Amino acid sequence: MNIGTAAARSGVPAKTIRYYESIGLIPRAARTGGNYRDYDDNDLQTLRFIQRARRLGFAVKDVSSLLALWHDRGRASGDVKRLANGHIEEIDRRMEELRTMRRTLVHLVERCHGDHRPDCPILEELAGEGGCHKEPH
Amino acid sequence: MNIGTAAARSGVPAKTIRYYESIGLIPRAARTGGNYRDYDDNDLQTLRFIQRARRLGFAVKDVSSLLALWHDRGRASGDVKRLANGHIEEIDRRMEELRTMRRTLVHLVERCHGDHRPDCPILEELAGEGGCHKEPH
DNA sequence: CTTGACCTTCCAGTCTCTGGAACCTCCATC
DNA sequence: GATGGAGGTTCCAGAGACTGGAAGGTCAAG
Repeated sequence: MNIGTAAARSGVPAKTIRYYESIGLIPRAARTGGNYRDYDDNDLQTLRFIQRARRLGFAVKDVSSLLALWHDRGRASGDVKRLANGHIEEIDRRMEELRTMRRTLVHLVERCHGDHRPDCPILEELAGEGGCHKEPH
Repeated sequence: MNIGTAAARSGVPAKTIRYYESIGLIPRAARTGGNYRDYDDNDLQTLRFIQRARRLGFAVKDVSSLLALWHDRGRASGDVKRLANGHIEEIDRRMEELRTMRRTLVHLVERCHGDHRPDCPILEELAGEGGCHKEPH
């Protein structure tokens, strides 16, 4: 099948498939007489694997490792688990950052009356003018 | 003061200050005889403002809007609040994405014994082999 | 034979910096 | 006055993960 069909069936856009090939995440595809890329069910499986891993937020580099482990019949499941656990920790770090930002923002938004008047605690806090929140504890 | 001092006092790295100037987030700095950038306390305040807004996760484009509002004495605080609320919503979207990923990952990791043996539910799920989770509900 | 959908390659842009190379300037010391 | 080193200057490239567009080739249907 050509790249468009592979894209439709895997959920990975054609442009992204070419990109994955260019960075070596997937091997160079077979070609037809007219120089069109030609994919089979095996390639499709790989694309779907990649798609699922990316949706779980794995970086492309990690997807590459996962693919290698997937193709290694003698792999240790511990290696996969370590990768996944590392990724969970990364997610936790990002969520904690977002939570901190959100807390501060919500606090500021609550104190801002948000009407036509110009005085605004949000800008004041960003400017560090008031000094009222420089030492919160 | 020169860029290094401004960087130290604002918390924005010198390279980043130059970058902000290059994209027009801050105006072109004054120059000394030797072509060094020269900053005053006003510039410093702006850099600190930017730094705080960035730490709250505002995109540079939004920081630009916030700066404009900050400098506009007749602004409506409602405009600032709208920006902040939009940003909170964006944070909520990202957190929800992360939560979803995390849920799936934790579930998979729990089912993977993670030892030297090669069978691994994480890879099976990514490959879509088992089919046991294709229709979760 | 023409049309239109699809494919090809390559270059540029997104976003927010960050590193490095090559060179210039300032200040202190000898 | 020479020298050394810590700053500064510019510009180019790379990160990550694509995405858009231009210019042109291929294929199947009408």
